[in-house]
Amino acid sequence: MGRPEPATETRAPLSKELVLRTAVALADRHGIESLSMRKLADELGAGAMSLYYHVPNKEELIDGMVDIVFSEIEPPPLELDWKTAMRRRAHSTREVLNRHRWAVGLMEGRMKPGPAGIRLREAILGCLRRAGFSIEMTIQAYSVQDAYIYGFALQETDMSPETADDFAAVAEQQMDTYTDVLADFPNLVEVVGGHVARAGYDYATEFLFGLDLILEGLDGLRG
Amino acid sequence: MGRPEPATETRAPLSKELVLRTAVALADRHGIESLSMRKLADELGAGAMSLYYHVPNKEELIDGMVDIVFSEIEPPPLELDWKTAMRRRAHSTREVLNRHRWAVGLMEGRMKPGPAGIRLREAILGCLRRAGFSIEMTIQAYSVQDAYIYGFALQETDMSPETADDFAAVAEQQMDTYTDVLADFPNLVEVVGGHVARAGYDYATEFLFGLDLILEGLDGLRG
DNA sequence: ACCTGAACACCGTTCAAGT
DNA sequence: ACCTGAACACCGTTCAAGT
Repeated sequence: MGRPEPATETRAPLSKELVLRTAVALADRHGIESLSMRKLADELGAGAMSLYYHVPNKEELIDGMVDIVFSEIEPPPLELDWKTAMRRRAHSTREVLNRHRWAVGLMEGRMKPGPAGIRLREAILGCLRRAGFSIEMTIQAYSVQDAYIYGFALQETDMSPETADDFAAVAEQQMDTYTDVLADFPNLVEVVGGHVARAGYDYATEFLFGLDLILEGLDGLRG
Repeated sequence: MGRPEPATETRAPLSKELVLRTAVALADRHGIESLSMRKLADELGAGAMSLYYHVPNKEELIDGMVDIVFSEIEPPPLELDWKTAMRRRAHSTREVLNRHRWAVGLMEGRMKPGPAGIRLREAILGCLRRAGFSIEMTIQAYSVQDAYIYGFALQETDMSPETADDFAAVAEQQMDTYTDVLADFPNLVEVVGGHVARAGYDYATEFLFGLDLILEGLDGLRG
């Protein structure tokens, strides 16, 4: 597992930065359920308890990991019109969340937003206010967009098994389970059988469709 | 904790039903992170290992719990026009998810959908097809709505601390942390300070706003 | 300042066994 | 058919101690 440090070589000294970045990498590779303080320390070539010098506990470790994810999201560029700017940050969010699938359910929930999360929030609110939305409408517009973006990411993450093998296994098993009652679910058969199962199902296009539906709807509500 | 069974009284016999329903109640009360096989068995007055006769493992326990949640969601009523029917099921979903906050992140992800989840899916697809949407548009329309509904529930669950004390603590702490740099976040100050912090912030209204934005947008795209 | 091992109170699950 | 305790391989975290 990992690469065990040769005892002769001195290990890179720990730091909050290094601990967090390694934790993110580990979660990217193996998912967050399998991320333990002990394995993380191991990956760093350190004793399990060394982590606690740099991070108070696992909860705040995850807070820090989430803020790293926030820092990778491109804020709405100032020079673009509001819809294009929002599309850009939406796409960037989706892309980043696909790189860090473990983070999807955790972005909104942290009670302690980090600096990157705060900065992004500020940039988005500013973009909407400058576009002419009232304070009340800015809140609404922000809320719909984020609900959609994070909800879509949740679907996408959850519905795409990690490996092709997983996918085949799941598909086959569902067939087994429901084959005898398929007649009761004509619409499911029509939709799943006819379209979703096609390999070319394109999440990016689907994401854009819903996003533009929302952005166009909002455009009429500016002051 | 709970009510320890008096040794004289014979305990209700276990069953998959009872195990699942007790697990849901426990998760409702204490969150899903604190739900362990051992505590669940304890609550049932049984030994920890008794559960494994009724449920193969924790993963499938949770699958079963999620399907109970699905079973509580009202499907789109057949006799209503499509938008009203969809609004009904959307509200029902939000309400059920507020009763079972632990479930929000788990509804879409389970690789083994249960019967209730399947039935609900079928009903929604049927409603959209009857409304005149093409197969392709049905998929899109379904996807936008669910992304929004589950994304909104995610925000709402995550942003509402369990207790008023939690809320106060978080608010105060955020103030402490960012007071010195508040000048850098004028839009955040304006929006949070001016509106969101007001006690009367109404999630139901906000939910409806975004939902109708989407439904109206979709209405123009029927065949 | 930075790192550590032993110990504690937990987990999920296997297994061989009891009624 | 239904339930069980002991045991195994894990967890996060406290504490007192090492350099």
